[in-house]
Amino acid sequence: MIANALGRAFYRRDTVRVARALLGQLLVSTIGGQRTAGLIVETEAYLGVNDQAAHTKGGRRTPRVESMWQDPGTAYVFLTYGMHHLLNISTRAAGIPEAILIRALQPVDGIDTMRSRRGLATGPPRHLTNGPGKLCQGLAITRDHDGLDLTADPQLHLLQQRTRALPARRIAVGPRIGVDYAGAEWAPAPLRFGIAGHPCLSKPFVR
DNA sequence: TTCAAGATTTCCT
DNA sequence: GGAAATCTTGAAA
Repeated sequence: MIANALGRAFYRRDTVRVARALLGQLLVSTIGGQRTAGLIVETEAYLGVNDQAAHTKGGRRTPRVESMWQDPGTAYVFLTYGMHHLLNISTRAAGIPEAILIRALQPVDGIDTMRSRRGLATGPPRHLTNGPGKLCQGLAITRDHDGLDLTADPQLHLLQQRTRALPARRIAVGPRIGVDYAGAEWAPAPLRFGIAGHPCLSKPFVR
Protein backbone atom coordinates (compact mmCIF):
# COMPACT_ATOMS: atom_id res chain seq x y z
CA MET A 1 0.00 0.00 0.00
CA ILE A 2 1.00 3.59 -0.48
CA ALA A 3 1.28 5.65 2.69
CA ASN A 4 -1.00 8.66 2.72
CA ALA A 5 -2.59 7.83 -0.64
CA LEU A 6 -6.16 8.87 -1.36
CA GLY A 7 -8.21 5.68 -1.00
CA ARG A 8 -11.20 4.05 -2.63
CA ALA A 9 -13.74 5.83 -0.44
CA PHE A 10 -12.43 9.24 -1.55
CA TYR A 11 -13.34 8.53 -5.17
CA ARG A 12 -16.56 6.62 -4.53
CA ARG A 13 -18.46 9.83 -3.69
CA ASP A 14 -20.48 12.20 -5.86
CA THR A 15 -18.35 13.16 -8.87
CA VAL A 16 -18.70 16.92 -8.54
CA ARG A 17 -17.74 16.66 -4.89
CA VAL A 18 -14.65 14.64 -5.76
CA ALA A 19 -13.73 17.12 -8.50
CA ARG A 20 -13.68 19.89 -5.89
CA ALA A 21 -11.94 17.77 -3.26
CA LEU A 22 -9.12 16.93 -5.68
CA LEU A 23 -8.04 20.57 -5.85
CA GLY A 24 -4.88 20.94 -3.78
CA GLN A 25 -4.07 17.20 -3.69
CA LEU A 26 -0.75 15.87 -4.99
CA LEU A 27 -0.44 13.78 -8.15
CA VAL A 28 2.76 11.72 -8.10
CA SER A 29 4.31 9.90 -11.05
CA THR A 30 7.32 7.63 -10.71
CA ILE A 31 7.87 6.50 -14.27
CA GLY A 32 11.14 5.68 -15.96
CA GLY A 33 12.93 5.96 -12.64
CA GLN A 34 12.08 9.63 -12.32
CA ARG A 35 9.76 11.07 -9.71
CA THR A 36 7.62 13.97 -10.84
CA ALA A 37 4.73 15.49 -8.91
CA GLY A 38 2.36 18.42 -8.88
CA LEU A 39 -0.57 19.87 -6.98
CA ILE A 40 -3.91 19.61 -8.77
CA VAL A 41 -5.25 23.09 -9.51
CA GLU A 42 -7.92 22.40 -12.15
CA THR A 43 -10.42 19.57 -12.81
CA GLU A 44 -13.51 18.78 -14.87
CA ALA A 45 -16.35 16.34 -14.15
CA TYR A 46 -17.77 13.98 -16.79
CA LEU A 47 -21.07 12.51 -15.76
CA GLY A 48 -21.71 9.11 -17.20
CA VAL A 49 -24.32 8.05 -19.70
CA ASN A 50 -26.41 11.22 -19.89
CA ASP A 51 -23.57 13.74 -20.26
CA GLN A 52 -23.32 14.49 -23.99
CA ALA A 53 -19.70 15.59 -23.58
CA ALA A 54 -18.61 12.29 -22.01
CA HIS A 55 -17.18 9.36 -23.90
CA THR A 56 -19.73 7.17 -22.12
CA LYS A 57 -22.75 9.07 -23.43
CA GLY A 58 -25.62 6.81 -24.31
CA GLY A 59 -24.10 4.04 -22.23
CA ARG A 60 -21.11 3.39 -24.46
CA ARG A 61 -18.89 0.68 -23.09
CA THR A 62 -16.19 0.20 -25.70
CA PRO A 63 -12.62 -0.96 -25.06
CA ARG A 64 -11.37 2.61 -24.92
CA VAL A 65 -13.70 3.76 -22.14
CA GLU A 66 -13.76 0.56 -20.12
CA SER A 67 -11.71 2.18 -17.34
CA MET A 68 -14.47 4.69 -16.66
CA TRP A 69 -16.75 1.79 -15.72
CA GLN A 70 -14.25 0.27 -13.31
CA ASP A 71 -13.73 0.74 -9.57
CA PRO A 72 -13.46 4.30 -8.26
CA GLY A 73 -9.84 5.44 -8.42
CA THR A 74 -9.08 3.75 -11.74
CA ALA A 75 -7.04 5.75 -14.27
CA TYR A 76 -8.68 6.45 -17.61
CA VAL A 77 -6.06 7.67 -20.09
CA PHE A 78 -6.94 8.34 -23.71
CA LEU A 79 -5.35 9.93 -26.76
CA THR A 80 -6.99 12.90 -28.40
CA TYR A 81 -6.23 14.74 -31.64
CA GLY A 82 -3.91 11.87 -32.44
CA MET A 83 -1.17 13.21 -30.22
CA HIS A 84 -2.15 14.24 -26.70
CA HIS A 85 -2.82 11.98 -23.73
CA LEU A 86 -5.39 13.05 -21.12
CA LEU A 87 -5.63 11.68 -17.57
CA ASN A 88 -8.94 10.99 -15.83
CA ILE A 89 -9.87 9.25 -12.60
CA SER A 90 -13.06 7.21 -12.36
CA THR A 91 -15.51 8.00 -9.58
CA ARG A 92 -18.58 6.51 -7.87
CA ALA A 93 -19.21 2.79 -7.86
CA ALA A 94 -18.00 0.29 -10.43
CA GLY A 95 -20.64 0.15 -13.17
CA ILE A 96 -21.27 3.92 -13.02
CA PRO A 97 -19.07 5.48 -15.72
CA GLU A 98 -18.24 8.88 -14.27
CA ALA A 99 -14.77 10.42 -14.15
CA ILE A 100 -12.74 13.53 -13.49
CA LEU A 101 -10.31 15.01 -15.99
CA ILE A 102 -7.15 16.47 -14.47
CA ARG A 103 -6.57 19.70 -16.41
CA ALA A 104 -3.69 21.46 -14.68
CA LEU A 105 -1.03 21.07 -11.99
CA GLN A 106 1.36 23.28 -10.08
CA PRO A 107 4.76 21.59 -10.54
CA VAL A 108 6.31 20.52 -7.23
CA ASP A 109 8.91 17.76 -7.74
CA GLY A 110 11.05 16.67 -10.68
CA ILE A 111 10.84 19.96 -12.52
CA ASP A 112 14.04 19.29 -14.43
CA THR A 113 12.62 15.96 -15.61
CA MET A 114 9.45 17.72 -16.72
CA ARG A 115 11.47 20.30 -18.61
CA SER A 116 13.30 17.56 -20.44
CA ARG A 117 10.11 15.68 -21.35
CA ARG A 118 8.37 18.87 -22.46
CA GLY A 119 11.34 20.24 -24.37
CA LEU A 120 11.27 23.46 -22.37
CA ALA A 121 14.73 24.19 -20.97
CA THR A 122 13.79 27.65 -19.78
CA GLY A 123 10.73 29.66 -18.85
CA PRO A 124 8.31 29.59 -15.94
CA PRO A 125 7.53 26.12 -14.51
CA ARG A 126 3.79 26.64 -14.87
CA HIS A 127 4.11 26.02 -18.62
CA LEU A 128 5.14 22.45 -17.86
CA THR A 129 1.74 21.33 -16.58
CA ASN A 130 -0.91 24.01 -17.26
CA GLY A 131 -3.05 21.90 -19.58
CA PRO A 132 -4.37 18.33 -19.66
CA GLY A 133 -2.06 17.22 -22.48
CA LYS A 134 0.91 19.11 -21.09
CA LEU A 135 0.73 17.52 -17.65
CA CYS A 136 0.59 14.03 -19.13
CA GLN A 137 3.70 14.79 -21.15
CA GLY A 138 5.45 16.27 -18.12
CA LEU A 139 4.62 13.27 -15.91
CA ALA A 140 5.15 10.73 -18.76
CA ILE A 141 1.57 9.45 -18.56
CA THR A 142 0.45 7.46 -21.62
CA ARG A 143 -2.09 4.81 -22.49
CA ASP A 144 0.28 2.34 -20.87
CA HIS A 145 -1.12 3.69 -17.62
CA ASP A 146 -4.78 3.32 -18.58
CA GLY A 147 -6.56 1.10 -16.06
CA LEU A 148 -4.07 1.50 -13.21
CA ASP A 149 -5.47 1.55 -9.69
CA LEU A 150 -4.47 5.00 -8.49
CA THR A 151 -5.19 4.14 -4.86
CA ALA A 152 -2.30 1.64 -4.79
CA ASP A 153 -0.09 1.85 -7.88
CA PRO A 154 3.59 2.57 -7.22
CA GLN A 155 4.02 4.32 -10.57
CA LEU A 156 1.07 6.66 -10.36
CA HIS A 157 -1.00 7.72 -7.36
CA LEU A 158 -2.37 10.67 -5.41
CA LEU A 159 -1.26 11.74 -1.95
CA GLN A 160 -3.56 13.47 0.48
CA GLN A 161 -2.46 17.03 1.25
CA ARG A 162 -5.66 18.21 2.91
CA THR A 163 -8.60 16.45 4.52
CA ARG A 164 -11.25 18.99 3.55
CA ALA A 165 -12.04 20.55 0.22
CA LEU A 166 -11.03 24.16 -0.28
CA PRO A 167 -13.64 26.68 0.86
CA ALA A 168 -16.16 27.46 -1.87
CA ARG A 169 -14.95 31.04 -2.24
CA ARG A 170 -11.53 29.77 -3.31
CA ILE A 171 -12.93 27.53 -6.06
CA ALA A 172 -13.66 29.01 -9.47
CA VAL A 173 -16.43 27.30 -11.47
CA GLY A 174 -17.24 27.46 -15.17
CA PRO A 175 -18.17 25.53 -18.31
CA ARG A 176 -15.85 22.78 -19.47
CA ILE A 177 -13.26 23.47 -22.16
CA GLY A 178 -13.55 22.19 -25.71
CA VAL A 179 -16.99 20.55 -25.46
CA ASP A 180 -19.03 22.92 -27.63
CA TYR A 181 -20.37 19.91 -29.51
CA ALA A 182 -22.21 18.65 -26.42
CA GLY A 183 -25.46 20.54 -26.94
CA ALA A 184 -27.38 23.30 -25.16
CA GLU A 185 -27.76 21.44 -21.89
CA TRP A 186 -24.31 19.94 -21.37
CA ALA A 187 -21.86 22.25 -23.15
CA PRO A 188 -22.44 25.17 -20.75
CA ALA A 189 -22.88 23.05 -17.61
CA PRO A 190 -20.71 24.37 -14.72
CA LEU A 191 -18.51 21.30 -14.37
CA ARG A 192 -15.03 22.86 -14.53
CA PHE A 193 -13.34 23.66 -11.21
CA GLY A 194 -10.12 25.48 -10.40
CA ILE A 195 -8.28 27.15 -7.57
CA ALA A 196 -9.41 30.76 -7.99
CA GLY A 197 -6.72 33.01 -9.42
CA HIS A 198 -4.05 30.30 -9.48
CA PRO A 199 -1.22 31.04 -11.97
CA CYS A 200 -1.10 27.44 -13.26
CA LEU A 201 -4.67 27.26 -14.62
CA SER A 202 -4.93 26.14 -18.24
CA LYS A 203 -7.20 29.07 -19.07
CA PRO A 204 -8.72 31.85 -16.99
CA PHE A 205 -12.22 31.47 -15.57
CA VAL A 206 -14.53 34.16 -16.86
CA ARG A 207 -17.24 35.38 -14.54
C1' DT B 1 -13.93 -1.01 -45.22
C1' DT B 2 -14.55 3.87 -45.09
C1' DC B 3 -14.64 8.31 -43.03
C1' DA B 4 -15.42 12.34 -40.02
C1' DA B 5 -14.20 14.37 -35.87
C1' DG B 6 -11.97 15.13 -31.61
C1' DA B 7 -12.15 16.48 -23.26
C1' DT B 8 -5.15 19.94 -27.40
C1' DT B 9 -0.90 22.24 -28.25
C1' DT B 10 2.14 24.87 -30.88
C1' DC B 11 3.67 27.78 -34.33
C1' DC B 12 2.86 31.30 -37.72
C1' DT B 13 0.91 35.82 -39.22
C1' DG C 1 -6.28 35.28 -34.05
C1' DG C 2 -5.90 31.09 -37.16
C1' DA C 3 -4.34 26.72 -38.79
C1' DA C 4 -1.66 22.52 -38.81
C1' DA C 5 -0.13 18.28 -36.69
C1' DT C 6 -1.62 13.27 -36.43
C1' DC C 7 -4.23 8.88 -35.49
C1' DT C 8 -7.65 6.27 -32.87
C1' DT C 9 -12.34 5.64 -32.19
C1' DG C 10 -17.04 4.88 -33.31
C1' DA C 11 -20.60 4.60 -36.46
C1' DA C 12 -22.23 3.79 -40.94
C1' DA C 13 -22.04 1.17 -45.24
